[in-house]
Amino acid sequence: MPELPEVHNFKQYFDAAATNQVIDRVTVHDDKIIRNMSGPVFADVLTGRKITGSIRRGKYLFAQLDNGHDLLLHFGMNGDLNLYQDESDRGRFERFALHFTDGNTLGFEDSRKFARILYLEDRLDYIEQIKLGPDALELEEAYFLQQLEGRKTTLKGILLNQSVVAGLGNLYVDEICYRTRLHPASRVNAMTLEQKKLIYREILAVMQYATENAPYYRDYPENWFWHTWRHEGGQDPEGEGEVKITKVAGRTTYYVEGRQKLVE
DNA sequence: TGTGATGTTGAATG
DNA sequence: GCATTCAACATCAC
Repeated sequence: MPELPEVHNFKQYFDAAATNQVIDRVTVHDDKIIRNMSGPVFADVLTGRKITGSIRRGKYLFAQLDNGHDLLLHFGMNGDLNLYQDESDRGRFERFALHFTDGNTLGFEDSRKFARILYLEDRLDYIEQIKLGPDALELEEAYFLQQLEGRKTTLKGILLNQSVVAGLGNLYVDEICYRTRLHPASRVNAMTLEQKKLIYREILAVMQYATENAPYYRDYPENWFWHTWRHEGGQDPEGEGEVKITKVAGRTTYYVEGRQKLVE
């Protein structure tokens, strides 16, 4: 589920639920998603810590702790947060939970276990290590154009690459391609400078709009891809062609034949 | 019942 | 060493 706008939404939820809360106790039901320590050690290092805030970069959410370390939450395909008081509100797929001293509990749910949870002593070291690119909302044109130099991969492939720009996922990339009128399988090295600049502008426009207006896919405006062309048998809202489903960069891809030009 | 899924990674390949 | 591709991860929903 979560791409940049959805993780932005998780951040709002997390900040309201956890800022200035002190962790009294940690429950770990399944430590498979905790990638750099065992469940008991994870519980131990978090117990007694106060959460001071959070930082989002792309799809990564870093929860800041009062000892200068961070708890990294990456939601994978379908991670979710759930704040509750009553144990009966615990989600079926909760993998671990932070119990705060005020009696509230913040559960991290993840049915498919694709989430990645890490306890980090140095956030910047980690970002460097995984080569995480700049957040899409803070992307600069000159940097973006420079990243595209010498690349031979597809347009979709480059936009999904989190080292180039952080935060775009499968659905929003299709929307960006739709709006640029470029076929997602277009080759980066074959595109004109004007086309690259157009892509840059649409990245920002789509991310800004989605972040400000639509926390969940289902809440998108009626003329957005989610309600129209990005569906089996969907219609191009602008009536320029036929919706096709294919695979690009290994991912299911929707585009409108006749509207989106293949540049190669 | 089989198939595909909104993400990332590490191995394999070029 | 870098760019790129692809299978694997684990489980659920349709």
